[in-house]
Order: sequence, then C-alpha cells, then structure tokens
Amino acid sequence: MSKREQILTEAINLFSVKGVDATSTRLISEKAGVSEGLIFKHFKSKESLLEQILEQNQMRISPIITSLQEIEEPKQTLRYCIEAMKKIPREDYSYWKLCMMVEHTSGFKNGFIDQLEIFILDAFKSLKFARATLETQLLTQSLKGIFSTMLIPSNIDSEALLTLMLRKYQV
Amino acid sequence: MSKREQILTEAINLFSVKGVDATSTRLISEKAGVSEGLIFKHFKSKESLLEQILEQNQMRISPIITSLQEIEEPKQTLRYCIEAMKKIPREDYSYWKLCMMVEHTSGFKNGFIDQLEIFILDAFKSLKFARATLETQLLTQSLKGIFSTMLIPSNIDSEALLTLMLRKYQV
DNA sequence: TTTGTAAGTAAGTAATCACTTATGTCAAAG
DNA sequence: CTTTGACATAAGTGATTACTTACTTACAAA
Repeated sequence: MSKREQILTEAINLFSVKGVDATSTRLISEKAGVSEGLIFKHFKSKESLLEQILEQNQMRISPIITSLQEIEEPKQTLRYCIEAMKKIPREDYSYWKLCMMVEHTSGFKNGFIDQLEIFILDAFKSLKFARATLETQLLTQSLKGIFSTMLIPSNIDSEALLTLMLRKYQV
Repeated sequence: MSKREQILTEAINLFSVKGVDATSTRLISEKAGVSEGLIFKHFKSKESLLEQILEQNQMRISPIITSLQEIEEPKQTLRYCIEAMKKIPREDYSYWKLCMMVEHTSGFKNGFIDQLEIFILDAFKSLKFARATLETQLLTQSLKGIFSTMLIPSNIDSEALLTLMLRKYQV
C-alpha cells in the first residue's frame, strides 16, 4: 500500500470514529506513519482530503449497482435491495459511517441506500403498488435505519431485521 | 431569558448545524451576546456544556411519555408511538438533531425514538405478535429513519410516511 | 454600612491547529 | 556524471483554540 493510500485509510478510520473536525492532520500522519507535510503534498488541504475520500463513493458501490442492473424481475430487485447492505465488505464500514456523519453537517448525499432508491421505485411501479413513490421513501428510510445499526455498535441483529422485511414485502 | 439560557440556546443551535468540534466557545459567546469567560463560569468546560445540554433529554420528552403511559389499548399505543414525532415542537428540532449527531461519535443514547421502544414492545406482545422483539426493532429503526428526514432538510413528506405506516400496521 | 457572593467582563495564556518552507533522497533519463 | 523531478521530511508559521486571571459590578444579608 502506497503512503498516499495509507493516509486515505487512516483518515477514513479516524474521521469515522472521532469526527472530521476532532481529527487533526498531525494524528492522521502519525497513524499512517508519514510526515504531516506529505498529507498536504498529496491532498492540498484537509478539506480536499475529505472530498477525495467521499469521491470513492462510486468505486465502492459500483459492483452492487452493476448486479442490480442485471435483474429483470421486480420482486427479485426488491429482495436484492433489501439485502444489499449485507454485500458491503466489513472493511468498508468505516467509510460508510463517515458518509452518514457527513450528511448531518453538509447537504452532501453520499448515502449507500440513496443509490438504491431509483431501482426500488421502478420495482414498486412494476408491481403496481398504489403510491409507489411513498412506498419507496418508506422502504428507503427503513433500510437507512437498519443500515445505521450495522455501522454503529449495537446488539441488534440486523440480518434478522432484513429477513423480517423480506417477509413483510413478500419477496 | 437569562444569559445562561442564552448560552445554552445558541450552543444547541450552533452544535446542531456545524457540529460540536467545529463550533468554538468564542462563536457561542458572540451569538449569545455574552463574554466568552461567562461560558466557563456557568459551565466549567465546553465538554461539560455539551453534557448539560444532553441532560435536557428527559425534560424535553416527558410530556410525550406521560401521555403514552396513560394509554391502555395496545393498538392505540402503537398509533401514538408512530405519530409521536409529530408532537415534537419545531423549536426542539435542533436539540434532537444534535442528539442524533452525538450518537455517532459517543455511545451516548439520547435518541427520541429509543425511549418509545419499551412501549412498542409491550404493545406487540399484547397483540400476540410472533417475534415481538424483532418487530419492535424493525419499527424502531424505521421510525428513526423517518425522524431523521424531519430533522435534516429533505423534500420527503414525513407525515405521509407515518400515515402509510399506520395503515401497514392496521392501527 | 459593611461584607460576602454571584454575575459578568477584558485581556490575557499555553497549546494546538492547518498549512508552508527549506531541504534531502533517490532512481531514471540525457 | 549530471540533471531532473517526484517522493518525502523536519522544522517551522501565524491563526485559532479552550480555558484562566484579575478585575468590576450588583445586590442581598448581617
């Protein structure tokens, strides 16, 4: 792993645990085992470092979206969306937690679930749901709630929650 | 409003918009129209200021909980819990948004919805739901997702979402 | 009237912050 | 060899931070 990648990795970890503003560039450099100046060689500012982290969004989600696009049956699409968060690798949890945190202080929309919304809407429309838009928003927000229990330590069995959802939507 | 209360009010507003660490005690004092030193007279540290803010939890939620305790019918309890967030006054939104943000960096549980959990569980048990605990967690997390759309600007009609939920649970 | 105490402020303090500068290293190209 | 340029660092910079100190004001009890 290059020093640039080490900086990115440690920044994501620290940002997601302590918050962006509570994490100093000095601490990032220490954890990454590089000099502080190198952070500003690779990323011109702390703000720009955060931006480049958040730009990893598509890279980290594309395999899931690609599989989703290949599904033709709407019921299968719903099932896939409800279970999509199970396909996120553990080492990406810090990244998605950071995305969640950033949503609160900036309007930036990097949510994982948000990107499933269009597929869910199409599926509900195909299944002739009355108020498909509303149903989509409800499912989306429910999934966001469940997703957050995966990223923040809790004793909730999120897998069981998803199974229950599958049953409720009969997919 | 006393100067102490002015400090508390402005701290909540700034913390909930910019985040705790990005808000300086100097800015709080300017917005509150007091000297910076007074913050440390009333609250010994910035951390202690935040703690005293978060301690307002019970005060801000007790009227809702009190009404909830008087309900005997489980279906009515569920309906009340699903619609509970509509009873929160607008001027308290900043406070609850701050509670949500704090949950991410500290384990502190100040959530509004969390306090409804016990009542929801009892209701599901009375209604002889199989897997009452799981049903409770699902409803709770769904409500959390909807609640967050009320606190963070979005174009989602959260009232409509709650109405749809009421219909799904037939209450 | 005196005294004690809480409320309030102006002007600090040391520490930490994001960021810069001057310099060094080293491998590949000319 | 020498030059170049990217990678990397140590040691700074001024600005900002949370917090303190020394002081004044207000006012109620003794």
